[in-house]
Amino acid sequence: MPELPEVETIRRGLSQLILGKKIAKVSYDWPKGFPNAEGDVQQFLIGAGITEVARRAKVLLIELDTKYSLVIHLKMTGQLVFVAKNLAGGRWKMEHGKRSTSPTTNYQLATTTDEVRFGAGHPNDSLIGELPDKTTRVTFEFSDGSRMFFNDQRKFGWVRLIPTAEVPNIDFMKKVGPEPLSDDFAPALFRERVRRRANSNIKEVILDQATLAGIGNIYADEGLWGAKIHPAALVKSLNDKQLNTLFSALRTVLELSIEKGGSSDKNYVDAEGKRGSYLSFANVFRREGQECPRCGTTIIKTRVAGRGTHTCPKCQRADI
DNA sequence: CACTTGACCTGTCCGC
DNA sequence: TGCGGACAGGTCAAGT
Repeated sequence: MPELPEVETIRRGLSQLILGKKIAKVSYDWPKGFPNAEGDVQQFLIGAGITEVARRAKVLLIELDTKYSLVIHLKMTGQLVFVAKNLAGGRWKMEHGKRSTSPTTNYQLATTTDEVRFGAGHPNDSLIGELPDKTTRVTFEFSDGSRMFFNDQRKFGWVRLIPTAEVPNIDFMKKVGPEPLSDDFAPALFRERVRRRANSNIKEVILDQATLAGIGNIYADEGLWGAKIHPAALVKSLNDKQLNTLFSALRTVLELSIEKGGSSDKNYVDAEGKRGSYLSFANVFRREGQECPRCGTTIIKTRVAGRGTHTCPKCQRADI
């Protein structure tokens, strides 16, 4: 799913697209993922203005001028896609490589390039999409007619409307660790937090949002490869230098991925429906059978911490 | 406690 | 072409 770089990419996109807009209408029929009381929706969401789009870990925070916040977790397959304008017709249509100006266009994306398409695996895996689709769980309509769709194939995600002052008190926020890209997150603090779990393997520990925020399966594998550490290595077997290198490697891959607009494997698209290109730059993730860019050894895929795990068997020694 | 496993969902892919 | 099982970017809850 969206990990930190994907959520950050969406946050940046939405900041450009929905700031200052006013929510006019919300449609949903998804008690589990959008369990907000009808009364709260009417009172604090309908008519509310968007004042800020923030992020903490993999969670998006859309701040409202009613002192409420939309707290959104996309989990594995969630998407938050903004559609600028509702034109005539019933579909929006993209021509490969050029902006669609067809009068039959219905929903026109704010930016259109040949990358404007849903990812492979999305129900609308083609250059022609239609929103809402069968994965659309919540539709937000703004007062200017633009819309924002919360799509989620697997329904693991959720959207909650809660008082802004209470956001820090929800379970997720209470447990989540420091932001890896924050200036005051020093390597020493990273080492201290990781070492709390001396007997666990390192991949599991960095995937744990309580250790640090925002790392998921892609960037765990990429960071461990960068630091030449085997994912199954026990924390207690790693020295300070290795952990410092890992912290630095994680930061590097997160920053690179944000620059590339995140990783689109199957479902992820940004706020404008565009794929991210990080996976073209990935060193090991989803590259089993290919050569390690560092040493040429064939990359393998195994299971560590219950997750598909990609490693270079030579660079990341398994003698642990 | 800390660690592991299953559950939550829908869809795709792969082998028989 | 059908069917069963494994697997998918995340987190919890319930096991041991």
